[in-house]
Amino acid sequence: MLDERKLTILRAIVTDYVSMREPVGSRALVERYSLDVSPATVRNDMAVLEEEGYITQPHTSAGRIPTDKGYRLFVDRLGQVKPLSMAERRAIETFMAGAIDVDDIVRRAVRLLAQITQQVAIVQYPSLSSVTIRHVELVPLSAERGLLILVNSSGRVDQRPIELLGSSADQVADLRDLLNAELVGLSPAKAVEQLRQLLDRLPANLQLIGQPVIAVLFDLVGTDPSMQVAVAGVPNLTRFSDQFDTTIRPVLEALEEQVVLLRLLGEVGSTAEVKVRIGHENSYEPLQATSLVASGYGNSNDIWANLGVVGPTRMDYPSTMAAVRAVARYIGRYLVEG
Amino acid sequence: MLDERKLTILRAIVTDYVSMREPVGSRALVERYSLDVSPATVRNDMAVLEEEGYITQPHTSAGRIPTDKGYRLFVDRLGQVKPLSMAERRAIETFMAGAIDVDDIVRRAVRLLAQITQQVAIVQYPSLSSVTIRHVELVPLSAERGLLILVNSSGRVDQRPIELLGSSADQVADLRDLLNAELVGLSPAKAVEQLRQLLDRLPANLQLIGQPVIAVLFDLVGTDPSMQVAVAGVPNLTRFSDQFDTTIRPVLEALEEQVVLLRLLGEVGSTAEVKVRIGHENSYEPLQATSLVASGYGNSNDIWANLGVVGPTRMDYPSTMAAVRAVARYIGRYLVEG
DNA sequence: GCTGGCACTCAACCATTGAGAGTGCCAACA
DNA sequence: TGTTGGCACTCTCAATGGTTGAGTGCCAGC
Repeated sequence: MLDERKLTILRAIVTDYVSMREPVGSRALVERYSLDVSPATVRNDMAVLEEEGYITQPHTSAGRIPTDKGYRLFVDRLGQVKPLSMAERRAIETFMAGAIDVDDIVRRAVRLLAQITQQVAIVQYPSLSSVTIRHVELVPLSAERGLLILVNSSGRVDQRPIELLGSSADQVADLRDLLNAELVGLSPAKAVEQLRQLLDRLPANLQLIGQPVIAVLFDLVGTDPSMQVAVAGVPNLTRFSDQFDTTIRPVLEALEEQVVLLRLLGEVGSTAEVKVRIGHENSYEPLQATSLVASGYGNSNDIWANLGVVGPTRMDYPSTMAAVRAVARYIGRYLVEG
Repeated sequence: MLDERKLTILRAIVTDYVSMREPVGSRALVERYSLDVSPATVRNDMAVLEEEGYITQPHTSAGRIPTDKGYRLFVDRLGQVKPLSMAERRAIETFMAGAIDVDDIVRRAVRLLAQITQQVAIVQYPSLSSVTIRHVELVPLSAERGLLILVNSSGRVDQRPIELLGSSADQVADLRDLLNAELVGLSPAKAVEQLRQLLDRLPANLQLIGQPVIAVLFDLVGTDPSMQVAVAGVPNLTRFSDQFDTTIRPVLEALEEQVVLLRLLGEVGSTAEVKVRIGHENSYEPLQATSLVASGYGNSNDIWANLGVVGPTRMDYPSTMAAVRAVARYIGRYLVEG
């Protein structure tokens, strides 16, 4: 159905439209891509491409622009992923170096990705699934209140306020030692199980303080931190479109909804490959004028979480995909190392 | 110079323009505010107000709109702060209740403020100046690496990765006990001093591990967390203006710059009173189409940090000021209590 | 000092027009 | 059969010009 030349034309239309932001006509195409055929021939091919649904005309006397289906074909078969420049690689290295902890890695990565792609970047916090508990600490703040601190093997630290109910320092220390003895080295799932059992065989002198603390711990271990995302590059939405209310507003709103972003990333990412969702392929309606380029990240076998970029369907897919892939790899490496 | 009636007219112009978003003419003014004089009289007064720089005409055949100077007069002398509705008070209480820790309080407050004012809210993280160190913990993650955890009396928890350099578990425990003995109860300033001394009298067996850990601690204690801000309500910028590029873009960009926001808040807030910066009164140029309503928050004597709202100069100052004041009070109270 | 009247200004709206871009189709050609 | 040049056609865009209406400034009279 689509011979080589038609594919070339489609590729040219996508490339040209992405860089010029204007519908592209047959004459311009022949000139800019030296196609060795006449505009009339190109027109015939374009008519076919339009009939097949790969391109469309905004209005009768305008050039063609790619449809979502056209972008899809481009991404699947026509675009080769553009490797990052040396400067970009170096920028990534220097920017990520010196990250303090997991949260810092995520924050840096999201800003970096936004900067490279000049679009809106989203990074999900790493999941705890393949992580183990490293340390539990109880810190009294006053006679009545204190802090429960949980450290896991990825270096993540969580805390929750707890009621001490007037327990002695010895009791607090005993409980801490007990919790460490029981929990350290366990995965979250195992820990939840262990905590349930522990509740039944708490030493008598630790009953009072132990029960509420275990309840808090239960909640903390059972909650997945990968239910959070970081976002950056919102100002880049300017480049998006000129129609503020119909196009940008819904995107802005979606970006403030963690739940939406999580579902989106979850649907698209989750493997270490870079994946693309174009326009209407997104199930979330307000983002159907939008494309999402996403990837899972983590060590090579075990996907920890997802990250991605949101931009107009009219985006430079090869570059964006390269950037997403690069950042996903770097963030994975940094998480393992540091 | 400005008699009672002229002030009334100015107040009416501000009120009307804020709610209607259209230049207001003499006829509309007389009708909507039953001024008991004719439009012609109002016109004379408006001519004076314009001469004095309180109002201006977008173009010859349009009504008047307030200038920054007009808003300033309105805020200083004409607008009485509108008390919050019962529903709003209750919303604040339920929304703030159940906050887990300091960070959570800040996050909730900023979303709340954005929701009430329907504008962009900014909350600075509380300063540590009146806070003391509560606990220091060292958690080994592997033979070589570990985590330094610092808990202070406000319930804030910070962590940093550290090198363990193959120290034994006993050495790590000894160092932890030493650090706790030396630092707990101290203010950040005192702690920095103490750490400097401690470096010189480290027991021989703790030299190797102690020095890098103390360096990290030094950095951690010396860094003020109030150098961070939380932002919410960015989608509300839609309401801002119809000119995206000239008006909204610079604001979006400023909102991603923590440094800018901090300086802004610092300049305006810092007392427990609600203060207003209108349009060009802002020293930061990209925000000169913008007003900032800000206040310090904390316990009554001791200001911990600032919070505020960014919106168009054409904003409902009485309501916004009331909301900022209320949230500042609640957040202060919650920080003290929990 | 206030008011009604009146001439004046200017943005906003609408319809019209011409130019230009780009197409679709067709007949001719290789 | 695929390609090409030619040509009529469509539609957007920008410019033009006339009309309307809101709102003003000024002035003479009360």
